[in-house]
Amino acid sequence: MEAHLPAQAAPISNLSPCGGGQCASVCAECRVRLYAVCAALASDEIHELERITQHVSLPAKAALFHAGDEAQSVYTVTSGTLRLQRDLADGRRQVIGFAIPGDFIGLAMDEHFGFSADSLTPVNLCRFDRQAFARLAHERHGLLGRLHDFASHELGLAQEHMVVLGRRRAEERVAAFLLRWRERMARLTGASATLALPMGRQDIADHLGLTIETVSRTLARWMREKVILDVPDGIRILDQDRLEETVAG
Amino acid sequence: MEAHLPAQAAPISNLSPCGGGQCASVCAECRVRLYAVCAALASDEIHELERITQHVSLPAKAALFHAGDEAQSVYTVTSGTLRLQRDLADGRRQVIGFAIPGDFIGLAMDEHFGFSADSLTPVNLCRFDRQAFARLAHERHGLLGRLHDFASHELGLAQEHMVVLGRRRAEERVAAFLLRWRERMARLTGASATLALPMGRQDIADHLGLTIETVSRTLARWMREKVILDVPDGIRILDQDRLEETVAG
DNA sequence: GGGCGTTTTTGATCCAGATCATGGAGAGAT
DNA sequence: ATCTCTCCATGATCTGGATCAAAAACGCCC
Repeated sequence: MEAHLPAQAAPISNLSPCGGGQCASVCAECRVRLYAVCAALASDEIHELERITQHVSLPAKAALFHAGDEAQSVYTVTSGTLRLQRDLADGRRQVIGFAIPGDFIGLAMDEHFGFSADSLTPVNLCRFDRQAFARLAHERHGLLGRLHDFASHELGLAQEHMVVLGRRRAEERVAAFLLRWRERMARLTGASATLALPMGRQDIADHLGLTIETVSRTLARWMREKVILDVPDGIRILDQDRLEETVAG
Repeated sequence: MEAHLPAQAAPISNLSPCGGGQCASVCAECRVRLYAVCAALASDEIHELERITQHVSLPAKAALFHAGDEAQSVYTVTSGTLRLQRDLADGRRQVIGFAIPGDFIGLAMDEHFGFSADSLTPVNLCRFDRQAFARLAHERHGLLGRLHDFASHELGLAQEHMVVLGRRRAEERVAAFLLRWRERMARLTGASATLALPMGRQDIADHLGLTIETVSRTLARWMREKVILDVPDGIRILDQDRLEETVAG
C-alpha cells in the first residue's frame, strides 16, 4: 500500500512564506475573501485579522499537518487543493474531503487535528495562530457566527456523505462525487464544461469507500458511453442529466 | 420495507406540553443542563433562555419533524432517545445518529431540517423558537460559542463515522457502534454493565450501512462467544477488550 | 529519446455481506 | 388463549464490488 502513504513529513516544515507577489498581500485584494470566513469582517475590522495572518505556501504533494498534531494554526485556503483524511492503523484510509480556495481548515478549533491534510497541488494559505484567531472570534461576533455557519454547513455535507457511504451503490457514489465537485468548482471558476480533478483515482476511491479499480471502471464505462470525456488533468461532463439520473436512482 | 417507514406524521402535532411535573420546569433543576448547550449561560442569564423555552413531550415512535420541514424550532433533548435519518427516494435510509439527553437538535440553524427526527422512546424536549434562539445566541456570546463547540464536536463524530462507513468491515462497525453508544450512555448514567439499546436491529443496520441480518448474526455470534449477554431491551458487555480489539483491527 | 517509478486500466476470480426464505418469539388486542 | 403484528434469528443462495494479476500509459529525470 505504498501507493497512498501520506506525503512524508518535512524535515521541519513544508511551508514557506508566500513571496514574489503571487498571493494577495492584503485582504482587500483577496480573491476568495467573500467565500471565506473573512467575509464576516467589515473592511475596518479586517485589519485586525490581517495582523495575525501569515501568507504561506506549500508545494504539491506535501503534508500540511498530520492527524493528532497539535493544532497551533488554523488556515484559509487561497489557492490549490488539499486532501483531508483519516487513517486506520492497518493502512486503510478515508478521505473525508478536499479543501479548495475559500475553505477553512481547523473549524473544530480543537487542541489537536482530527485528520491529516496534504496538498494535491501547490497551495497558498492564510495561516492564523489558533489561539489568536479564537480570541478574535470571541471579540468580533460576526466572525464566530460565520465560523459556526461554516461548521454547520460542513456538518450537513458530512451527513450527506454518510448517505453516500452507507447506502449508495458504486456508480451512484462516483456520479454524486463528480456532480458535487463540479458544483464546488463552479462557485470558484464559474460554470465550465471541463472539470479539473486534481486528486487521483485512489483518492476518489478512498473518499467514496471504493477501490481504485471500481472507480476506474466506472469512469471508463462512462467514457465509452460518452457521458464524460477524458481531458488532461480532468474530465469534461457531456451528459450531466445522465449523472443526475444515476444519483436520483 | 414497511418495517422502517418513518413514524406517521401526526394529524397536527405529536407534541404535547410537558405536564405532571415530569420535566424540570426550571433550568436550575434540569438534569442535563451541564451537558447541554444551556451550560453556556450563567444562572443570571439563563432566565432569558427560559423565557423562550417550551417544555414538550413526544410519545414513543412518533415523528418530531421530517427532512425538508421548515425549522421553526430547535430543541434540546432532556429525556429519551430519538433517531435522526436521511432517506433516499427509493426507501433506502441512512440513520445519521441518535439523539440522547443533552443533545441539541437543529445545530445548523438552517431554514429547513436536513434530516428527519423520530422518537424511539417517549421523549421530553426543551423547544426553542429558532429565530429567538438565534437572536439570543448572537447577544449572549457564550451561547454561540457553545453552539459552535457542539457543531464542531458533531463534525468530528461525523468524520469518524465516515471512516466506519467507508472503510470498516461489518464486525468492526458493530463493535465500534456498541462501544461508542456505551460511552455516550456512560456520560449520562455513569458506567454501567448493562447497555440499553432503545433502537432496533434495523436502526442499527441503517446507521452502520449494513443489513439487519448482518447485524443480527454479528450480535448472535458474540452472544454465543460470551462477548455480550442478551438482556431485555439491551445487552450487557462481558468482554469489552474483545470489542476494542475488533475495532482496532 | 530511453529508462524508471508511479498511476491507471483491464481482465479473471473470489468472497463478505446482501438477498431470499422461513420459522420463532414477544407484545398487544379481543 | 388465540390471533395478529412486528421484530428478530438463522439457514441457503447470490452478487456487487473486492482482490489478484498483468499490461499499458504516464510523467519525469538524466
